[in-house]
Amino acid sequence: MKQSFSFYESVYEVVKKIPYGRVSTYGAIANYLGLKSSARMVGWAMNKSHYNLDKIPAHRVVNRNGVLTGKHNFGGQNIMQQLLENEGVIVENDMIINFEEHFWNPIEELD
DNA sequence: TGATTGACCAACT
DNA sequence: CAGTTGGCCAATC
Repeated sequence: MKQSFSFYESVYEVVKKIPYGRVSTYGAIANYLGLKSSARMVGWAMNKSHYNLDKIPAHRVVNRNGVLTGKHNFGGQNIMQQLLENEGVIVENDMIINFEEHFWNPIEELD
């Protein structure tokens, strides 16, 4: 499958390591990979992840405000919110409550 | 093959 | 204070 690691392939690896009930951000992942300004590419990689949604918990990745920016990409409306709430993450108005408590920073956790 | 775009972020005007 | 721009990588048109 993966013979050479690219940026977005590394994104998948990190996203798959997000623990249950935790969430992370595009910027944090990009920063962890050493690309501080490549948060857009993380989102773009997630867009492609719909082919591997079974392995990639894309619903645990939100923007730095804790807002479910990509919820509409889950083929519906509040699918992403339902998935998060199912893991104990409270979501209101497309925004994660106590986002800092659920935030999982790969830089600090994996380092 | 050149140009455009994308689930973002931060700085600048 | 709000709108614009630069930045990064890969894919699509």
